[in-house]
Amino acid sequence: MGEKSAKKKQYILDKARGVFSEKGFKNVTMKDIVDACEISRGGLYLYFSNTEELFLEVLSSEAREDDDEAIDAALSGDASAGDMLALFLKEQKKEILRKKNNLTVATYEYYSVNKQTTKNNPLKLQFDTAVRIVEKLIENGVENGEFVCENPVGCARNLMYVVEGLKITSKTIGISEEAIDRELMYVLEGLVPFELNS
Amino acid sequence: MGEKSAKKKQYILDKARGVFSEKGFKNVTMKDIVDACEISRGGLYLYFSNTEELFLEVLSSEAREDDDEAIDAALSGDASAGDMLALFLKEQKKEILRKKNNLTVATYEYYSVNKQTTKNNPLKLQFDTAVRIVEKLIENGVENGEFVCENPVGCARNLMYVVEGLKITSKTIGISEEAIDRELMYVLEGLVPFELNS
Amino acid sequence: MGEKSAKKKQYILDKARGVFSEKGFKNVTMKDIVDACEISRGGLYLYFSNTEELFLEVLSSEAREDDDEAIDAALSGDASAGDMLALFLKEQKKEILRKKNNLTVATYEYYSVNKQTTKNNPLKLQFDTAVRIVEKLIENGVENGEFVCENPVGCARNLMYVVEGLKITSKTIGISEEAIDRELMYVLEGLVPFELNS
Amino acid sequence: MGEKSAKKKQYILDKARGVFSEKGFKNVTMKDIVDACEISRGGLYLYFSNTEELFLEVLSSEAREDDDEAIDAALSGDASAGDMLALFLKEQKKEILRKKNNLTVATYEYYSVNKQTTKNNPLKLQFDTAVRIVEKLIENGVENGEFVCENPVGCARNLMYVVEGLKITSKTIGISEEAIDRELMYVLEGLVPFELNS
DNA sequence: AATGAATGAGCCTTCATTCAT
DNA sequence: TATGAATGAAGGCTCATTCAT
Repeated sequence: MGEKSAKKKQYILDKARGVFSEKGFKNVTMKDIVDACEISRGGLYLYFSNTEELFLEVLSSEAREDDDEAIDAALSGDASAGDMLALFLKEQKKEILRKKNNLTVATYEYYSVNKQTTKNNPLKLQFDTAVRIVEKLIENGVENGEFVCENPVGCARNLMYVVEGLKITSKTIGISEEAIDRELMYVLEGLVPFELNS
Repeated sequence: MGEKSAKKKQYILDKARGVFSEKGFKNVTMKDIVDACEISRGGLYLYFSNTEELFLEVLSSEAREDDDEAIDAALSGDASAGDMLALFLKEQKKEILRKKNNLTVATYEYYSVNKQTTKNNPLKLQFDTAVRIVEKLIENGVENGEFVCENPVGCARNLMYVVEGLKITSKTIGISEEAIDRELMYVLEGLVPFELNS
Repeated sequence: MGEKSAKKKQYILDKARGVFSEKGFKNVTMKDIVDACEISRGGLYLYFSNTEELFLEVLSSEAREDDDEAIDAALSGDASAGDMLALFLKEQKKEILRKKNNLTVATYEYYSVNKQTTKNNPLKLQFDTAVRIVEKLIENGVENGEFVCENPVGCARNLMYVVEGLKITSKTIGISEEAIDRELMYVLEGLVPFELNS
Repeated sequence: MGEKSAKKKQYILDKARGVFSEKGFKNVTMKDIVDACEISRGGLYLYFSNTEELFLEVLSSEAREDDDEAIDAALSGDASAGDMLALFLKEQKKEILRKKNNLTVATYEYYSVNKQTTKNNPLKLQFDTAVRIVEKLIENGVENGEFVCENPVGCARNLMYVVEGLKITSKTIGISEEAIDRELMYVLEGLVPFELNS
């Protein structure tokens, strides 16, 4: 498979992401993908054998992008810890609200049916990575006096479970931007020294 | 429909709950239900026209029970606010860990594809009910000095989003009982007056 | 599956035999069967899951009939050994020449691809049964002076291999009734005492 | 088509023979051939338009070799008739038992579905050639007193039908080398003068 | 009410064949 | 000549739904 077909494979992955975003995992058929890509049935099978294979490749390309972006945005800057945490949460908010190419539902659906060993579960990796980033930011903030926190890892976990809760709520009940802000703010305020808070 | 067929309908709903619990929503076929109920294909159609109708009835019977249980357990007692909140959280934990007849995944799957108007969304009703209960309990606790909390509704919401996060995590990544305890404890500790906490 | 569906199953087997007879094994699709039976695709799958299952059932019903007929025709009579052998060969000739519902080719094709353990191979059973019948007839003939033969089992085997050769020749090259008679006669003449032969 | 492409065509035919030998006729796809030859899909079509054309060319090249070999081996020697017949039968036995590049099954399969006019049927040509060879050998043997036979052509035909029977048996039921020897011996013994036989 | 055989739409998958390079 | 990506026809199979009994 040369450069050309690598391009086409990427093209299919991009289109497929849109389809999975709209329909979840199990609702998607190879025909849906074929229609979205405007290629022939047989053509699709040259690149992917079934929706699972396709979905997992969509996910892994997605994950790569996410991790990179998140880590870059959160850690490589020279801004203050508070600013960086705010930036991180802004990214999370964007993700929670994202309509297009949002794989949250499909991912939850897939992994709830196809449980992975804890070790290999990419959802776990993503979650743990995020927790570690937040924890680090809080610790930095505590060091330079921006934050007050006795249990940074507990707080980081609390924050990320809230984010998970907001994600699934966004996809099932629906949620407003303001409500997200309010929830994230609630957690942040717990970190800010008392006098500044009032 | 006489009393006899009402009984049979309930029988089907009970069996169907087990199936949706195991397989999610979209993965369930009418044949799965028929097999679980050990009735005929045609027989099932006398009571339900398709899996969606069946699922929604399963859900609404579920919701009724849940609400009743939760409210009874949380509010009708004469225990202290702290004990009642602990009881409420114990119920939530049981729900998060429940293997049998757990409709979490099927429900998320269904409502993420079939978005409801905010008003009629039973998930929203359930969530809001829970928040109100927790809020009430916190307020009671603050009044009698058990808790310290400046923003009871914010804290209640935070708690319930964490619970949502734990639910979905339990179903996709998997989670240990200890991890659930730790998260719920983290929130509770924020409510306990400082001196008692150390 | 009640009596009614047993009838339908038999109906399908009958039609399928015709199809396998015309097209061999691998050339037959479920659609061919469906068309021949004038039933729906789904309907066929209620009875048989694939062409192999269908073919094997056709074969085993076939075999039962054959064995019974052959054994009855060859051994239960009170005619002379010569007459009975002649009868047996007439049956073989009929089989070799049969156009309709002749599974020779399909069977050869199937078993050449799906080799069976020698023990379970129905072709072997059929062949061995035939050899034993012929051997018995020859021995009877020798006893009452109709035949002369020093090696009845060798002669019986020779005869049945010739029959096999004639069967496959009939299906691939084509063969006339006279040619079959000539071959079978050639073997029979070896059994008849010299003086009668001229 | 230059010399170079003639070579490649022969290369494809050789590889294809192996494939038809393993899989029969209908089971072989153009992809099987392409893979065996390690050439491109399009490349194959430059030489052969479909599996049938390819198979027929494989067959005709096969036939040519066979005939030549057989005739050379059987008639051009200066050995005794008995030795030459033994040699011929040894060749037949080798063919019956041959695993690699054995087209028996594919050939039977092809010609049983695609009946040829008797005149052009290469199977018939092969069979008739073999009969004539055996007949000639027997006649020679009778002349010089090695054999006793009143009906050489009948005996030759009987022998070749047995060989056909052994071939198909070998491919469907399976047969041991000893069983083949026994059958061929049975026929040969009928040719040997009585006193020598005992 | 209840049964379960039957239907046919629709998705899955393979493969012969074409065609731009 | 040679390549291999692309196509679409065709067959496999499942499942919601109907209907005669």
